[in-house]
Amino acid sequence: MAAKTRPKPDTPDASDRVSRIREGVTAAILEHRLLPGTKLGEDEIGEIYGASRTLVRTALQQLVHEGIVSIEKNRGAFVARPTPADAREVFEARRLIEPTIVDHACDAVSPAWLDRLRRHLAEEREAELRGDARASVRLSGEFHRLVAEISGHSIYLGFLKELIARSSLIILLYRRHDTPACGTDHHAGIVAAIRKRDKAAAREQMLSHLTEIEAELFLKDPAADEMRLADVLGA
Amino acid sequence: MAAKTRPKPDTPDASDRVSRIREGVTAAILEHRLLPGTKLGEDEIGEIYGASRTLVRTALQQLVHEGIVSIEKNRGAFVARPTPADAREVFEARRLIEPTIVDHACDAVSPAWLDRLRRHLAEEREAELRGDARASVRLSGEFHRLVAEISGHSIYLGFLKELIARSSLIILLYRRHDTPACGTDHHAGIVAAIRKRDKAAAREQMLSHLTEIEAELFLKDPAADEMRLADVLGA
DNA sequence: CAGGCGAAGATTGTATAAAGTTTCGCCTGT
DNA sequence: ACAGGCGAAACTTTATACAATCTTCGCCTG
Repeated sequence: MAAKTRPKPDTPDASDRVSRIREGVTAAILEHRLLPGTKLGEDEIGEIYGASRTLVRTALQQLVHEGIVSIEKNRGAFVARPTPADAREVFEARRLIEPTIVDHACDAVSPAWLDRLRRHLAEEREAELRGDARASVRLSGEFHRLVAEISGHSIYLGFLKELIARSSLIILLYRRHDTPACGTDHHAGIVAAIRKRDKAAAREQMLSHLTEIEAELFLKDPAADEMRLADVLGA
Repeated sequence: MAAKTRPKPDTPDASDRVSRIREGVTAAILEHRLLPGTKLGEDEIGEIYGASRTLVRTALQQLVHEGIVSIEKNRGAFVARPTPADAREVFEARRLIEPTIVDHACDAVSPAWLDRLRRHLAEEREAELRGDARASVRLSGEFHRLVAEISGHSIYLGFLKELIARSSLIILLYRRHDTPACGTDHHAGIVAAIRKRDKAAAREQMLSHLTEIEAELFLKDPAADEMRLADVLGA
């Protein structure tokens, strides 16, 4: 009691201004409102959030570390454009990590968490029903993040946050446009396995879920940015 | 040919000033010259590297993301003090990721890489022979990073860099002082397996190596910082 | 008329200064 | 003599100003 050295337990990352910027930009990228290659001017963002360039810069640098923004020296910040090689690495990492995460989630899950999962599935279904693609893609990523939170492993959670953010960009860039909706609802199956605490089933369903998502991608090297432009104009 | 938009491929991260600061501080922490809890004043570091606080701040924020520095609001930056729970998570993650990394390294290894590995082992042996604990601990971490570089997976490499840095702090904090040297040379065995491209053996040796390192730790919760203080003063 | 050179504009990188917060010494009152 | 509070110093945080760099667009030349 002598040392009340740290009156506030922590400022996790939600209340300060730089986090507001970071989360705002992240949400915009994850919802596919900001497309890969988009210029993220410091003044521009600063004016939107009423912050000086110092804070914007801090936020952008954090996003660089998360892999969804790239900074080119003396040219500025841009929404990242993952290559097909990046995409393969990201999904391989997810196939390695996420089965382990659901495994732990089966151990750590509580009634409160199960309720949270149930509500999340309802949100996802509702977004899909009303055809809100932006909400759908955001919620789809948040589901995986939620499972990682349940697992209670902060390291895995941190890694997965990064992987999910990159996945969102990858799906936007490389998804085959002929695939129906978002496939059947694998998330519900995963939740069912977690509820039953059936680790083997949970791992298996998570793995097949990820495999199926990756199978819907067309990972052919576009050689470079110019290549893409040629494609678009040629069509 | 029309658009020579990007003349320079990239500025990886080695030449600019902020990277010099980051790598300098990282090396100091990894070599156990900076102990957990040490205050990292901005002016102090800035003067050492002849840089202004702006650059120091950027470097420190990157180190926060790597998990070896923690910033407390309005109090400054400190060398991180991983908890036993952190330690368990870090090593669990390493046991999950590193076997996969060596697996890929067996595929991607080339004569040039093998030579690099051989030279590294020689360096490690030499440091151990002359009793240079600081070089030993640094090289030990660098070995794992080298294997990840060989694997060619940039995502795994990024994750592992973070895990290795944290591991260094963890070993410093929680290692049992009664353990002999650094154990027998597991690294040589791993290299031998890579050379033979024997994936199963490589995975197995890496896993047992990590398990053994963790087994040398004493991960008892000190409850909090105050608790540690009480222990120290009570002794 | 095509192509390249050059200056103006805009944007980022860096440093410095102002503002707010914490910490620690010191002083006062009991 | 000691507890409690006031105040100054040091530090971090944020904002602003300056310097360097790149992009763009006009103009000149071949």
